[in-house]
Amino acid sequence: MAPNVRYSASKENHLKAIFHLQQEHGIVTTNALAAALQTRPASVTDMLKKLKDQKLLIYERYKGFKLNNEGRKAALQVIRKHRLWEYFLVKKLQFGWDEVHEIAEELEHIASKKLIDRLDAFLGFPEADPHGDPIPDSQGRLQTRRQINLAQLPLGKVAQVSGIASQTSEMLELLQYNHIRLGTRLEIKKKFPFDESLEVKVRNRPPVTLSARVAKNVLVNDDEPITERR
Amino acid sequence: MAPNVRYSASKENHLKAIFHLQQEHGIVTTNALAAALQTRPASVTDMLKKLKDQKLLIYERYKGFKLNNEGRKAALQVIRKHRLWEYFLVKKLQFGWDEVHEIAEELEHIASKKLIDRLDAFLGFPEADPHGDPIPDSQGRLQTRRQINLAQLPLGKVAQVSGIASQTSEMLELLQYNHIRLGTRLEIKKKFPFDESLEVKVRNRPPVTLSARVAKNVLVNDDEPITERR
DNA sequence: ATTAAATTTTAGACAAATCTAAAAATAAAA
DNA sequence: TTTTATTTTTAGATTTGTCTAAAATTTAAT
Ligand SMILES: [Mn+2]
Ligand SMILES: [Mn+2]
Ligand SMILES: [Mn+2]
Ligand SMILES: [Mn+2]
Repeated sequence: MAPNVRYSASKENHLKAIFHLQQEHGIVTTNALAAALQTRPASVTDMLKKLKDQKLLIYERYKGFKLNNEGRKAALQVIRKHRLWEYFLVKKLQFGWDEVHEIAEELEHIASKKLIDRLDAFLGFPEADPHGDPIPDSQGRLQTRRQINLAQLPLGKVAQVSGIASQTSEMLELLQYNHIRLGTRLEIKKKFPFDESLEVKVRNRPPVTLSARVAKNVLVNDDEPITERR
Repeated sequence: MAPNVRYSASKENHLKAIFHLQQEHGIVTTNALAAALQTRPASVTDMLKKLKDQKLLIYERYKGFKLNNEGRKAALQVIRKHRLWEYFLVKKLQFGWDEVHEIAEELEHIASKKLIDRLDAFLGFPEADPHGDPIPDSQGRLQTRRQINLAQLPLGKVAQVSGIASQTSEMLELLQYNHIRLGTRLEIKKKFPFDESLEVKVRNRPPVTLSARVAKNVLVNDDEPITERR
């Protein structure tokens, strides 16, 4: 069995952020990564060299970069840990889904593979974290699912929230305030072309208005509603 | 509310080790601490200066050192975290009591106080970790020890020998023969009502049978051991 | 009381991760 | 195609934690 390969917390944070960024754009830039990690471009460059030396990254200077297979595998393990811990915090320790991210940001760096596999079993092998993001399995396989954002949802069609793209605590707080969470069924009542804002209706609630910015970050699946586990 | 005061993992490890060492001897020496932490005396001296500057330590060079009130408080929080995580690993994730230490050594450095208090509640406010060591409460209070004899010890509970009531040489020889001495951790595997004899297990040894007569003379403290292990 | 041994501290070095300021390369505008 | 702006990298520092080797101090032995 492969022993626990260890990367520093900082390296793991970089790998994870690169993974996420390259999901959106295929290639990642120094500035984008620096912004994502709240650090400086120069620091990113420093780290890129190290990751390249460790053969986790495809990188040529001035040309952008992306993870290679090793790097992707490592990133997925970190993501797995992060999401399992988030699930644990919400489902077992009664944290709100908007307050678990910071803590998981630390817990994700605990190395033991055995620990995380046991935790997975203890939690009943959940498929998604409290924000609706899928949890990679023990081999790092990630389930993909089709999701569209709220802005793309046609008027009058009921859909169920299946994920939140930008998980800043500010964003989560706003949704919380409007009673929108994972599994919430909602419907677009009106679209305002002026600023692309939406009036959204949640069952048993007065309608609320969401900005285009927010709408783009709320992911829904209109065909197969996710089974909300509790 | 006091925000989470953060100390580096290395500082926490030092504080904890100093706490344990000064339980045994009142004052701690550089070499002893270096040995406990598997590091070098020079490194210890470096850290002592920092801990002193942060007012966690009473220290004058060449004179030994010990924690002050702040330092003791910090150490107890780390010990609390360590032991609660160990309990979690054994009771919830089915780890063996002999394989949790390393992992807890990492988990103990996760900062969030809220996390640890929630974990505590989730676990049902356990009083002792899987090795029989008492778990400090949220305010850092450690339970005071109480001594009972082996015959009174509940089945399956790990305890540490803290005294021998009748110290005849015959008695001591018998205990010696069975590898039981001060500080030995043991657990009762079975009680035979017929003659009130006990089957006792010491780590890394085959089980041994003790008569009721012997058991009554072996004193253990199931909460606060003399020589605290992590 | 000297001398020898052990302990502890200092001096100086190194690795990891970060930063600022300046230089180099690339991209965009004129 | 020059010029200008933006992005990225380098050069050089800084902080934290660690180390080795040597010096200082304390303790133990003769
Ligand atoms: Mn993290
Ligand atoms: Mn999440
Ligand atoms: Mn530790
Ligand atoms: Mn323990």
